[in-house]
Amino acid sequence: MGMTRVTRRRSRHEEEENETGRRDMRKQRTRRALLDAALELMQGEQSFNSISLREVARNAGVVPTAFYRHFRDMDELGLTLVEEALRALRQMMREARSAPLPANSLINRSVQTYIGYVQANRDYFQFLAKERFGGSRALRTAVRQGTALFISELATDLARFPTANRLSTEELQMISSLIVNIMISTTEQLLDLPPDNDAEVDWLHDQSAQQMRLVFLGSLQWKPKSEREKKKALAQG
Amino acid sequence: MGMTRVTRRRSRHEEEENETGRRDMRKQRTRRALLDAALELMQGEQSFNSISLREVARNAGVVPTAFYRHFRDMDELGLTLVEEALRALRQMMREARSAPLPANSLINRSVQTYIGYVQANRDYFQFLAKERFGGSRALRTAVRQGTALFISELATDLARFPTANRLSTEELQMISSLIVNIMISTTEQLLDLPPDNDAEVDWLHDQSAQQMRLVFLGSLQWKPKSEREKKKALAQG
DNA sequence: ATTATTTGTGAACAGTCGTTGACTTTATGT
DNA sequence: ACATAAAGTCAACGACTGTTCACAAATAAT
Repeated sequence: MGMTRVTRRRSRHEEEENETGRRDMRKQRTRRALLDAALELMQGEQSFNSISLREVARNAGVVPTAFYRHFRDMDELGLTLVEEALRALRQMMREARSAPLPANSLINRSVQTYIGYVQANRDYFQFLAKERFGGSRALRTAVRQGTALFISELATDLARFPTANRLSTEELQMISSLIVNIMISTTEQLLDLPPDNDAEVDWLHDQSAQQMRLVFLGSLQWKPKSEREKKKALAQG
Repeated sequence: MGMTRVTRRRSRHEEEENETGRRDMRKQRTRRALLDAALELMQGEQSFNSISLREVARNAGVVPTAFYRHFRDMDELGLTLVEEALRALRQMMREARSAPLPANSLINRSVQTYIGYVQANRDYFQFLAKERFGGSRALRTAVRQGTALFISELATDLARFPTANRLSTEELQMISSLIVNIMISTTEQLLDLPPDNDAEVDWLHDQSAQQMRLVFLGSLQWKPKSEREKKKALAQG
């Protein structure tokens, strides 16, 4: 049966504490090297499906055939990268959520945090941005599912605001996807900037913060579907 | 000097009216075939810089070397495609603008028109969407300049509304880019749908129309920078 | 200590790629 | 009618690609 063998490590005695499987260590090391190599190659003009398996192996300091010890093919490596990137993003969200809400300048703080995070993980976001439309169907749907989940989480966060009580789930989703749109657009513009162009980065910050404020104002004025129907029923009755 | 030769067509007599240069005709025909071949190849999984010159030539029913009679390299062909796509889009805008404004259901009509247009020019938009981030620097900036111009035109259109008088040019640009964001996102979701999935297309229509309405509501409530400063000055004085 | 398993190497394959140069064919300019 | 220039064909090159197989080295299991 093709199952993974159950390795009963550290058998005889429970001594030899720090024996961290020198085999696995080495494996994880070159695996990471391959992933990083792919990310690095995509920082320039290349997109994921225009870089070659051999290129990745070469860039990782390994012979092409060694690649197959870690990934079935390039697509599998790509999926791994998507997974890593989205997991990191979700973690950032979780941390940001647990922070106390300054309520007033909440938007500014959030935008600030997010921009900083994107700049700190430029390569991952570069990859996500490119594969959001460029890549194979598998990668594309993986990215989309990730952002969809992102939108949903944002929606449940927004639902915690007292003002949001009037709004239905669908309306909250609609607003969340609008906000995520702003974030995506900001990200793309940010990635097209030299990383140290502070003036432009600040402008980008203001722009997206303003846009979010505008969305906020709009949702305060929004006439929920339920109310509209109530009104209509009233007019008819 | 490597200049293009000035061809003095139809020299001797001004007769021979319909002599539409059988040479040029043929040339334009295969040129178009090459462009269409590239577009068609990109309908699937491939992105522009993952399709080969030979593939394009083959798909156009022509030998690889014939390619060079029309384009210096693939990048030049790509730039031509961007140009064509943006020109078509701008023309649509011009037509939409000349139409009378129903004022009330303006947003619904506009979204409807745009979605129809995207579906009618699926291949061009597929290309634009992919190259917006995937492609070479040259293509990318070409696409971005196009959308920037698009935003500006939309801003001047919005400025014609009576409500827009309170807003500065920068604020109008900010709002316009927000709207264009919605359109871009809608486009991308639309392209990821089978072209005949009417139910999903309708949902997409509603979603983006709602988002635009929300932006509209928001901009009505927007406190322009000028007013905010006035208020502040008042408080201080 | 001796097996077995795993990680990485090396050579080789059949294809595809972009680009070259010398050619045929065909319409144009005089 | 004849020379010219243009559009497309053909063969060939050196380079790079993904994948294969057999093999070396290192580690784990017994």
